[in-house]
Amino acid sequence: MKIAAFNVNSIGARLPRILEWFDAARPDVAVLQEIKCVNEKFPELEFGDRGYNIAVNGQKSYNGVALLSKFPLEDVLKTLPGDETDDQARYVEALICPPGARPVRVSGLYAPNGNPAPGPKFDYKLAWMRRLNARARTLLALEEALVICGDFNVIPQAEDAANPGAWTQDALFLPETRAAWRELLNLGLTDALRQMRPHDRLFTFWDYQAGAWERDNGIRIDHMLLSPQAADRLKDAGVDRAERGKNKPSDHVPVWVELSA
DNA sequence: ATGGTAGAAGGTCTA
Repeated sequence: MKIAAFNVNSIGARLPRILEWFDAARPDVAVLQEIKCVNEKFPELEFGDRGYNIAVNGQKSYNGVALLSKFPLEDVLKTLPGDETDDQARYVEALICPPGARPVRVSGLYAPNGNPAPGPKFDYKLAWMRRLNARARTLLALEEALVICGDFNVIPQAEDAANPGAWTQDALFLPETRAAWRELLNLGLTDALRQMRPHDRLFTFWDYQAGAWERDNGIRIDHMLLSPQAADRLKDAGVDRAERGKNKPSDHVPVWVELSA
């Protein structure tokens, strides 16, 4: 089963590019971040025609996530528990049920950016990561194949940035952020990309500004985390880096894992 | 040198 995560930076502005990628990559499951549209504006027909079941948690202008699956969905959840007052659309989760094969639970997320730090946005980022940690604990206790994936807005290590020195004051790389990331991994999750490709440059984001792509001034902030039961089934993982060089690209590229059936 | 670009909304914010 191929599972992908892609921060598309507006599904409306990017639909032809995104469909082209779906037709080439053919993921069984994909979670999309920053769709930047309300549920009613999501292009359900285009994905329905390609055989996907859809769960959308949309929002006007900002944020917005969606989960697409060739297999039936159960247990759909569209809020990250732990804060009734949080109205930002950043989370979608479902149990993927392939007929005649083992199910996989997929959690798709768009974590807060957190800049500027310090400040209320950084506080929100750290609180959101604590809620994600609590959700991960709950899901890990189920002892299922589980994939928690998407745009975490975390640069885990210096080797995950072309120029780590430029990020030392940034919310994506501050010690508190990286500590929250480590606490998540130390629950027993596997960073599938780093595990599968320990020595590769695995950048997933290049800013639109200052020729970041042309200079390969990238960072790794989109991740695929696997429960032990999913890590046992890990066959391959990758980053579709070439998407960033195409016309009118997102500033992020897709990341994916392949799990054995 | 405190810029640069992109997107959605709509006369500004977020990333």
